[in-house]
Amino acid sequence: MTESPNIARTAALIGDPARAGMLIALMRGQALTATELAHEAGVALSTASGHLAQLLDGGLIAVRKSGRHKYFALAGEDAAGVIEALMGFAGGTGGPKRQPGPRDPALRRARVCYNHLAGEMGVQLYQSLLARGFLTAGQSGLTLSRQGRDFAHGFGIAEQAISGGRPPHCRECLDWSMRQSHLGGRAGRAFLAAIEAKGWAHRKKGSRVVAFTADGQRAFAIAFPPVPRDESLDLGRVGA
Amino acid sequence: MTESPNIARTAALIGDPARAGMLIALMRGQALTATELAHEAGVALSTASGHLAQLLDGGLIAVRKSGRHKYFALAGEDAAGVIEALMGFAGGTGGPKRQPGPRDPALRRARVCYNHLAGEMGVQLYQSLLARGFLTAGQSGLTLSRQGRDFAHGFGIAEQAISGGRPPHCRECLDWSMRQSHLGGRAGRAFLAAIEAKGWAHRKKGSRVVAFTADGQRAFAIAFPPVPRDESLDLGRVGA
DNA sequence: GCCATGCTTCGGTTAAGATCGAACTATGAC
DNA sequence: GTCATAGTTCGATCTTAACCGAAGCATGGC
Repeated sequence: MTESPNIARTAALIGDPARAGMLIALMRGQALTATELAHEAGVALSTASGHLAQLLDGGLIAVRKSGRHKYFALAGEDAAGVIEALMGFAGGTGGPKRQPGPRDPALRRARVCYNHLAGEMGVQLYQSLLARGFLTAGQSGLTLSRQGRDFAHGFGIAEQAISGGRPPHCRECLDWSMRQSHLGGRAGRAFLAAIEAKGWAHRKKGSRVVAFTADGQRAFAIAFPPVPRDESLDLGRVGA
Repeated sequence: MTESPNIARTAALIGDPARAGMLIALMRGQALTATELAHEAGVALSTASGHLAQLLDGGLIAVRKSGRHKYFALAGEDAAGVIEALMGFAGGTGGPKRQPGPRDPALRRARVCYNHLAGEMGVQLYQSLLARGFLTAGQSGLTLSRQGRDFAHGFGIAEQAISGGRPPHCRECLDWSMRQSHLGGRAGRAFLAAIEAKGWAHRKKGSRVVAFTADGQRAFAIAFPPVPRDESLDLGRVGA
């Protein structure tokens, strides 16, 4: 009892099936209206309204008014991280029959995690940047190096897209299906946006799947070459 | 509704104040008996017993029988990761008056996260290993490099302590107070154990604080030198 | 064998909150 | 202005589950 954040309150908020459904729907990254979320969660509009007020109060989601519509979205990377962590746990362990990730192969491959790229390709992007020294772990967290910024510019990312706003521009996000990190934060968002802008891939409407074209997949593999498996000694092979 | 792990169930499990209290207590890393946990959560033994059965069923904790005692502990890194993520969110955002981390400075400095070192010193250890190439992000996740293993051996860590058991020996764990990664997994546990064996620090009983001696703190700074702040360009300074 | 201790199960009480429809408010379209 | 649509608030119902004490099983000490 000496130190206890409101973890129970936040968890209880996510613990209702209707609210959990809404949050999962919001993991697609796009803002949704109250009516859409009500439908997504399978409850009446009045019920949904109450839930949304609670989520808002708990700081898990944010709202933006536009005319007579209200668009709800996840509050930020932190909130998305909690959901992703829970999905990682529930997907890997708590599921009905231990399924280590999403059943849909396309979701495993590439999906949206709040606003950045996750799944196998998300992890590959992250590791590729890290291995080439474009991304480094400094004292103040994960940052883009000098070369990393040059690379980003060459990739078609504007300076302000990665430097504006509040500090944590690079974040790691533990991947639900891969159990490894991928790049989140402002930089993660910028890379996904650039990939879409190049026409390599597009988000499928109403789903978290990021669909790559054949050309896009090829170009991605060149821009973010996979890190060779045994560049470093893999301890996993030694033990088991 | 196309894809939804049991996130609501897991969250609801953590969402009860009594169960949350138990889980937080278990973040200290040591296994506790049902009676101790009942006291920790402030409920009757019968109530606690019910809660523990639920947590067990949900896969969040594991149990080990020893005589007429039953020792409960967190189920693993995944479970601990979920709790830490929730504490990070609730501590930073949902708290009564936005306090970015634990109020106790000692907890911010160095604490136990399930079984490894967290807090400022945990992050420093992680980044120091990463900066020197002892820890690398390979295709199969975070691994100790050749040099990293040599370093670990020189630090007094036996080979089997980092190579035995199941694969994920190195894990990142997003730090509650620092919002940065620290080293978890089997390797994280081994480093904390070695630090304790060297007498640099000891865990305070009944708390998550890891208390370093003056000598220990000095030795730690030499073994894991902090990464210079501007080794890489800090984007955080540019924006704000 | 006996008793003490650690934990579980059972029954009954109580409180919290999820749910809905209906009435109400606010905004935009016409 | 009027009407339609998006969202909120209200009141009533109902399910869920947290809680406790007492009784019931185990296990270990003697």
